[in-house]
Amino acid sequence: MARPNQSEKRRAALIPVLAQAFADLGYRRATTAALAERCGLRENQLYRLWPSKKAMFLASIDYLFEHTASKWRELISTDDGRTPAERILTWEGEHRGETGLHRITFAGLNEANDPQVREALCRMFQKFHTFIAEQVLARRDGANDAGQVNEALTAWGMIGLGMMANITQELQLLDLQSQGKMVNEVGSQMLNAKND
Amino acid sequence: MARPNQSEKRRAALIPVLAQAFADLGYRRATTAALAERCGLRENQLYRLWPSKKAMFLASIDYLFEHTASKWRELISTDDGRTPAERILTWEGEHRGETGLHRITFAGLNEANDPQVREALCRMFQKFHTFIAEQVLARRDGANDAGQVNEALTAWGMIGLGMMANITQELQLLDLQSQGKMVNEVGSQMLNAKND
DNA sequence: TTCTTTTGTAAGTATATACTTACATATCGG
DNA sequence: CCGATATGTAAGTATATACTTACAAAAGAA
Repeated sequence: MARPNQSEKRRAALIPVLAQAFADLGYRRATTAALAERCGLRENQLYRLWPSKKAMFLASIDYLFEHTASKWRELISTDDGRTPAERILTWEGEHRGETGLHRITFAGLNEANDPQVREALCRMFQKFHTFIAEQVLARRDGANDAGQVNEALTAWGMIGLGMMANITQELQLLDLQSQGKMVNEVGSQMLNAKND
Repeated sequence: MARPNQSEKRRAALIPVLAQAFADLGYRRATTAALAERCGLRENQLYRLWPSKKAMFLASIDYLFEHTASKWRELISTDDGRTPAERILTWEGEHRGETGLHRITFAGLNEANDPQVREALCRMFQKFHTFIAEQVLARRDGANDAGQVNEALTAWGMIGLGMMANITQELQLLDLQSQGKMVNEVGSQMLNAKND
């Protein structure tokens, strides 16, 4: 045996770069040449780490969730008197779309004909949903919840709100202030309000 | 002069076919060969009607709005005792994503680096927003609206909800019944509820 | 008919791009 | 040091694909 295999470490170090590339360029425009250049490597070096471009993309989808969830966990663990759900909401209203990483979702939805991409996306959305539904439930805990929309549906609504914020950011449909207001006000409404 | 030019009519007849192709395949996988075949034409015949593939796509984006808006107008003009906003909500909850045309939005967002695509998408979202904000306002008219989220922000929230329904449909994240429930319950909440 | 313009058919082109191959060099364990 | 594996460099390949060109057939107006 000689020279230990560093592939695992290199993959971990490169995934953020790949993810950003897919986010910036979309799946198709992110050519293997472009990916390699951003990584400071040659194409065949990338192919020694992942078997195909698609594999790089699937890894990027997973990374998107990890990246976001780790930020959220950080927000949850701090305490400023508000509930975690409220802190996440405010933070998302202000920082949503900053990295542009969310574009990976668009790229994925566009390639959803592919079963593996589809599956990776499903996993990602499900994980986001589980995460958010927990926060919704925690936020409402103890409060009178008679007549409220159940937390699972509410969580999907929250994700939709986030997607919309991504799009308004992407297309510059709203200024940052209005965008923050939208996420906060509509989001709070979903969290708190009762149906009639 | 001889043989009158039918281009305009042919374009009108073919746009639905093109739009469906872009929706089914995404922008990149919708090759000019595939587009031509679906239209029952040769590639160069398509190029006699539109100057480029991009032009065909831009036309498809416009078509998506027209197609949806015309359905909504139909729903508005009927009367079953409920408000137009409620009718649209129910209909969308039940039929959302049926045609798959919404995928054009995903395809567009993925090509949003291109200024013309970006502009077409902006126009489309703005038009949807204007349309929906009107309905929200009409629905609330006369009702006590103290403390309500303003209709512009609410309208963005509704679009986000619609996008989410598109995605749950696309990825089969929810069964049809839950999807309908989500659109209806969360949507009604946005329409009616008051903030605290 | 005849002239003109549209429509149909077939083939071609130039380029981009996912993935490969061949080989030189560096680095670790023994 | 030596042998083996990982890493770096360079070039190549097969294919797909947006768009073009050349020409034949059809159809309306005069």
